[in-house]
Amino acid sequence: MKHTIEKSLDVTRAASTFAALGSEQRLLVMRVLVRAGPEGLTIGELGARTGVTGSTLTHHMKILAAAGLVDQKREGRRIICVGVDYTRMKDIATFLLSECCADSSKTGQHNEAHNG
Amino acid sequence: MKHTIEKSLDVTRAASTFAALGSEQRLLVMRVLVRAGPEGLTIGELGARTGVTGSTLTHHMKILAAAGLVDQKREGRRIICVGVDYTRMKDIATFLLSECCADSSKTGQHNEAHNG
DNA sequence: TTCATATTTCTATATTTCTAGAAATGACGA
DNA sequence: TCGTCATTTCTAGAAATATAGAAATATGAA
Repeated sequence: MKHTIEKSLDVTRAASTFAALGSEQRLLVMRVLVRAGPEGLTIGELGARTGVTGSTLTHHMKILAAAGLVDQKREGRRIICVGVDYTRMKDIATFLLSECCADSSKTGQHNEAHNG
Repeated sequence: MKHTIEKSLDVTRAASTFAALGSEQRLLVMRVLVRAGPEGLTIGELGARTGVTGSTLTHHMKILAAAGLVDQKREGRRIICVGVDYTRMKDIATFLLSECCADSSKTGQHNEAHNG
């Protein structure tokens, strides 16, 4: 039996993903995009719905995209922002629960992994 | 049927929780604390295991505690840091999956909810 | 080519965060 | 009280982040 933990996210990657989500504006963007569904939204629409200016939105989108949380594709002269890779969200949620959570629901035991 | 979403975390609170986790040092602290179990660790031990100095650790612990991710209790002249409120972790994981995730595991479809 | 639209890059500023050394505080023991 | 240990507060500098206006770029239309 081996650790099934590190396969999804290492600490560094997880931290930067959390950091990507750790902004109210970006979290708002995520929600709007997810609700918009797979058709996505243009930057313009996204700006209109969130009240964030284009250049700032570009900035945030880069961070979210780097974390693998959104995708962008060009369609004519506009950019379609597509919310979220479902598996990425599951990864990060799983990381939380398995890495950083004393999940007492399974065995009532902590895993005694030694670090350092 | 109403939204069952906002009951656990609002966007502001979720964002600051993610921000709290969005630091490699703090995520490391979380892991060490969780592994240490309910007995917790002193600041000194935590520093020894993570290589983070006391004053920096105090700083990080404040952020984690404000996010409800750790607890601290005094025991004699030392402070015991206890990792994680399990329900808080579940909350944030749930927030991720239900608020920010087009959960396609149920229907194979994204939710088409329109907002605004 | 020229114009209009959509987005990004450039630039700048304000703010926050990270980090830790030094000094201060709190708690215990003699 | 005095000394010691554990932690926090103070302080500060470096780095990162947030934010957006202006200019530049890319696309499409005429």
